[in-house]
Amino acid sequence: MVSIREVAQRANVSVGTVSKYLNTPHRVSPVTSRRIRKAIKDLGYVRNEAARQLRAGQSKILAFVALELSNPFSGEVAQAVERRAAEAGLFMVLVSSSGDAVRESEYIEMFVQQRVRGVILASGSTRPADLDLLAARKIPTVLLDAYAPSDRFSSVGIDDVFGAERAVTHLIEQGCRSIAFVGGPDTIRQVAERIEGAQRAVRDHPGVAFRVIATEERTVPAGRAVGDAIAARPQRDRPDGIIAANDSLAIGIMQALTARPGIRIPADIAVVGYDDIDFAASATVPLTTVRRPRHILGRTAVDLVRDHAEAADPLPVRRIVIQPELVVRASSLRHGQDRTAT
Amino acid sequence: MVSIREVAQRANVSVGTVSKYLNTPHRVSPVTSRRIRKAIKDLGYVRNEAARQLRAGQSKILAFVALELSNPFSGEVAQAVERRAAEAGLFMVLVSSSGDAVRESEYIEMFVQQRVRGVILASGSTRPADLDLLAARKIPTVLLDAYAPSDRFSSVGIDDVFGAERAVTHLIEQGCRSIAFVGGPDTIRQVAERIEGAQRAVRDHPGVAFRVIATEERTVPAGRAVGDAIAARPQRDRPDGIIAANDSLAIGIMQALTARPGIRIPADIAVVGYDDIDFAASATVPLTTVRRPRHILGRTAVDLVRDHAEAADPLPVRRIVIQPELVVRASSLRHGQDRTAT
DNA sequence: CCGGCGGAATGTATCGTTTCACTCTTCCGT
DNA sequence: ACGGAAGAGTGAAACGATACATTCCGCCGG
Repeated sequence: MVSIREVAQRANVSVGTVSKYLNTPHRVSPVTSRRIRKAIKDLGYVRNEAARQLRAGQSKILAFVALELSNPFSGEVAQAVERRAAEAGLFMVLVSSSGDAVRESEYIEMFVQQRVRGVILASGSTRPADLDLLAARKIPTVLLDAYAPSDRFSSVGIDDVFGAERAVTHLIEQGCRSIAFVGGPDTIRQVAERIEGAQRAVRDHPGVAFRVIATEERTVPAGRAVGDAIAARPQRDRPDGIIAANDSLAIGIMQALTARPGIRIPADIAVVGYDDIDFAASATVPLTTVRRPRHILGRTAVDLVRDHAEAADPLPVRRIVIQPELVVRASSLRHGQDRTAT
Repeated sequence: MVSIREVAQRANVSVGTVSKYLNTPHRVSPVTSRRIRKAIKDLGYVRNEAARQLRAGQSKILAFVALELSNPFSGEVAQAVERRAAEAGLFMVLVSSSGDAVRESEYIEMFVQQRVRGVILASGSTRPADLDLLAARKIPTVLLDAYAPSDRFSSVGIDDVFGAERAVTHLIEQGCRSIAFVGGPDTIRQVAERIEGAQRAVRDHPGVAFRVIATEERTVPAGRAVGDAIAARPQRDRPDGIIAANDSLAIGIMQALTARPGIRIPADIAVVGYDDIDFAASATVPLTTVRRPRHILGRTAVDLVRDHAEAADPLPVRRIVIQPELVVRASSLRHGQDRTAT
């Protein structure tokens, strides 16, 4: 493996000069530069990042811990994070915990070992011990979208309690009297907050029943399973309004329900999703959903990390909350009024 | 920052012993182990991966270059890669090129600098210079799903020419006489192969017209735009069979088309997608599509990288090709026969 | 009582960069 | 002509962990 030493030798300069050329080229004379450039090319030299990092004490990696890659929403947030990170000369490293707290711990341990520049947590169920570790090592960390307010870490999130409350209020206004929330596990903050919002809306309207149908995953197939289970019940036992923890679930539920001849959406059961992924508008029945601005979320998180990383003294914790927007489509619209967007 | 030296000091042993404890604990006496463990805990010591790597010469990172994170298919392949990598004690680092070759070059340069254990390329448009670099440095590299056969790198892929040919043949059998392929850019191998397959099917059936409708992206909104454009044409100018480069596009197209009163799917226009993502079955009209086994793809790629990385001598290049499967659903089914799955 | 054995611990060179204090030129203004 | 500044290059000291040759020590068999 060819090192800077050999480059120096071949270019007839000292190691220090090659390093200077690599880092501050304008401080090296043109003649020497040319020689060094040639030597690098001839030898096929590539800088060893480990050594550089060892010296520098920190890396150029920005770690992003996502909940699930299969959900397009996560994917788009990740894409936004990556773009913004690249603009800042950082490299995003993406991992997904898939709800496995042990794996997530391992990843975080690894990030600490790598001395990453910052961490964005979007998994919603990080262990307290891991948070302690990040705080103790003073690694700039931002909670994205899925965390309870913290006085240790800055965060950017969506007011999901409000979003779910708004969505369920809408269902009730459409005439639903028996609401079901589908999703889980409620150890995931995103899920817990949405349940809470739904409950609030129900509490404000006496005479409306509410239940939670728990799932392990939040995918289309999981939604299908729930839909089938609901369809299998006697009619009086079915909810007439469903709010799902995300769009994937909602789409699966709708698919299973519409496959049954006796059930119409929204006439018999109205459905509301969460996220407004691209597929929501093109589902079996166009899906009413709570839109969350994914790009803003990602960009803001990166900016927060950078602010903390670049500050000389510890910055005060910042908390950014974005209000979501209800997008009404056919899956919940019984009377035809009140349309907000398509 | 606390280093191994301070741990040694506090535990009253030499640095060598601490290192031994860290790497081969069973070779350290229980008493000493206990002292070291305590010192590590008291000081909050975390191993510095950069230093370890500098010494070891290689990292535990497996790099995965994806095309686009917003597509659920990519997300699920990535998830499979991550799982398999974790089983092998490796950490997946995921980046997406978003079709930007310059960015991709930067990423690959970074991976080489990091001395990653291996690289999986799934972007479909890697520059030859980057491939040369990977080959020159002997970094175990596997081409995933989107590359022409190479005699330098092992690959695992799907026979997309066959898949597209099969899909278009199916459209023709359903009575389509004017086929359009929607997708692009054809610099992406995946796209180019599917166009080729479609053309083959058409060539075998005289009297069938074929055209390519190019797009920049392969997303739902891009599909909607194409759908609107097609709907805006006079009827005789519209294709009666569409094959899209992936499901996202197809779903967008269908959404735009079904919004027009004069167009029915599949009666007026039959549509076939590619990938069989979860959303395909729950689209406006359930989508006929070419299923690609995403988990096998991801797992196999990791295994190939490992084989190459662990081999003492350079391993011969291996090429694994998986046949895709046509899944027929309502979006293309005009006569009711020939259903394969739901 | 001694030689030898083996497990445990030690000390140090090494990996490839960057940084920084330093030397050596050159050139400018007075 | 001289002092001084600026520019270019040097060389060695880190950074933190690991590998390896070496030392230490207790014990056993002869």
